[in-house]
Amino acid sequence: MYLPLKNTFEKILKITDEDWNIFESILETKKLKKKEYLLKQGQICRGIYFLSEGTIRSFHINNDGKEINTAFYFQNDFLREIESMTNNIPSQKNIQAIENSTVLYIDKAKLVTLYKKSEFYQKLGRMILEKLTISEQKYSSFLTTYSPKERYLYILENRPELIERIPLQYLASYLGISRESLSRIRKRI
Amino acid sequence: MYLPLKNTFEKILKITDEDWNIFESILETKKLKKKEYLLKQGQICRGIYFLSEGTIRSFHINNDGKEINTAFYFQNDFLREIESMTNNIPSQKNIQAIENSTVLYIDKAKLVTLYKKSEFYQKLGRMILEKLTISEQKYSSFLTTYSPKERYLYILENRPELIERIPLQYLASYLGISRESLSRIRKRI
DNA sequence: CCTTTCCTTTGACGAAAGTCACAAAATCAA
DNA sequence: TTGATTTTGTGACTTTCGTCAAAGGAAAGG
Repeated sequence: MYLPLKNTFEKILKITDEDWNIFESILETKKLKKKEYLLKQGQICRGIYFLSEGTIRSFHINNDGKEINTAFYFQNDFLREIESMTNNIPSQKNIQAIENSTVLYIDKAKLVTLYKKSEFYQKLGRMILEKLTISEQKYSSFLTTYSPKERYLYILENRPELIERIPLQYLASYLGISRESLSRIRKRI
Repeated sequence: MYLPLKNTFEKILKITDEDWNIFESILETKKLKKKEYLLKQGQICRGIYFLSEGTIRSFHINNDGKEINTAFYFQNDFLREIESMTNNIPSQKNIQAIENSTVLYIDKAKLVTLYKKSEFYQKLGRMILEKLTISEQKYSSFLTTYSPKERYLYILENRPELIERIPLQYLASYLGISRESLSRIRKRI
């Protein structure tokens, strides 16, 4: 069971059957309907999540009341709601299903136990965080390095699934521009 | 010796004398003159660095040949050159001293030994990465959430040391705008 | 099938950004 | 101190962006 998650782990770090069995035994499943929230602003994130199926977005509201989308998740992605869980503080972000989705999750308390049980998880956790840090750095560099038009072209070239599967009104704020500007950029090219 | 680094560790995770002594014994020191490079684009980052004294910046060159600054480091900061070191690939970034600086560093090979020697380092590494991921997320949200003017005001309010100690031409690209625009924003307010 | 809702596009307009060229100010080094 | 270099500010101009309002299209639900 949960083979996609096991495969995702294997790509990062070889896992023994024993370690996997411990892990699997504490995994829980949650199903989300389209537009349903996994987490709302102000709530404390209770664990780490793996998107088993579907599409999910993460967003917050700016001073003008507009939604700013910060991440889109697809099948086999780890959700990156680190701050709320790690520091046990209310989340600034909303996590919402764009399509009907299924997530696997590990409760925070159980994760702590896991970290104590085997060095494997400590190491895996570190390695996953290395990947997250790298991808977050790439995203911020992307925002400062390219112009709005170049950002769109970059996504078109490198992450076409965003354009195919994410509503453009969501994608716009992820690119750091308005909905209307994105529409005009698309028209120009 | 190296007390600031020990204090920085202590703030994250309690460290035993034994663990600290092991760590201290493999620490190395490097002094940089103003404008000297710690790492140049194309080189592979050989370890993790802690800025003991001075000011350092990280930047890369965009398609137009312009410098894009991605990070500024002050006393007691960890340098975030994760990708090159972790994946053993040439760095996209240049790391350069803005002022005469002193860095402490741990060679990558020795770090691996350290990870094996004590669970402490594995855990510390993970916790440092958690902090890095969170701060990178905040930076990219900052870029997409605020307008150029708001970004400048935010920095003025929350990170005044950047404005006091970093040349504005460097700060501009960090804020995702041109040097001239930053100058005009400053004039307007 | 039709209606409603949601998403995307467009027009008009003003504000702000980028660019190039150059001037002024500050800093550095001889 | 003084000349050279670096950094910051301005002017003129073009391009693009954001905003508000409204119109088309597409998708969803009864």
